[in-house]
Amino acid sequence: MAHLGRDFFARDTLAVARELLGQRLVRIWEGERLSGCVVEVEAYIGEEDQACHARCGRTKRNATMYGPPGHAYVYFVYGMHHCLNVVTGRKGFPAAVLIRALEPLEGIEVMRARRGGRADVELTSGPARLCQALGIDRRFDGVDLCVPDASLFVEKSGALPDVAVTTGPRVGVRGDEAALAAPWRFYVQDNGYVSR
DNA sequence: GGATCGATCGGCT
DNA sequence: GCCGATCGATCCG
Repeated sequence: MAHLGRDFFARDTLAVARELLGQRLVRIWEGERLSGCVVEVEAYIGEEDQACHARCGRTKRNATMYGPPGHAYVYFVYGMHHCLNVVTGRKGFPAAVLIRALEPLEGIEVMRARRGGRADVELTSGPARLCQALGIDRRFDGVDLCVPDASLFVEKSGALPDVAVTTGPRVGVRGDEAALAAPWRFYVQDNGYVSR
């Protein structure tokens, strides 16, 4: 299956978020494929979105969100965790989709080792967990996912029907009423790897 | 230069 | 369910 290209990410952020569900996130780690099916995402859209890192404008930390689509935006938080986003929309407008959970598919032994032997259901069922399992840290911030030799990319898989997808408010965010209410979390219904 | 705090996780009650 | 870990970016002075 082919890598998803720039055109996929250079679209409306909510459409990208919805359609990322069911696709395969692949990390090439020391020549081995580590991968999982995307089962949970959240959209963060623009400076008006009070839950978005770009709510106070452009800074050194969030600069990648303002760059071209199809790049990874990886940030460090709580002194120990990394989270992976994919930049969406047009260059210059800050928007991204946070990858919150995967269902592991390939390289599970490596993931178990990286996650300290935790239960399989805890390998990638959270934004920081999946970064640890796949070996993703801030060195990936700004990396292009749409080049042929990328060590991190999204592989096209089958589309999920709407009946398999649930939406709801985003997890763990602060902000105004609109930000707290926006149903910009998308996840695969009844999938055991969805966080929480 | 110093204080604050976060798109989380895991351990403990 | 609650709380501490842990650190760099950001903001204020």
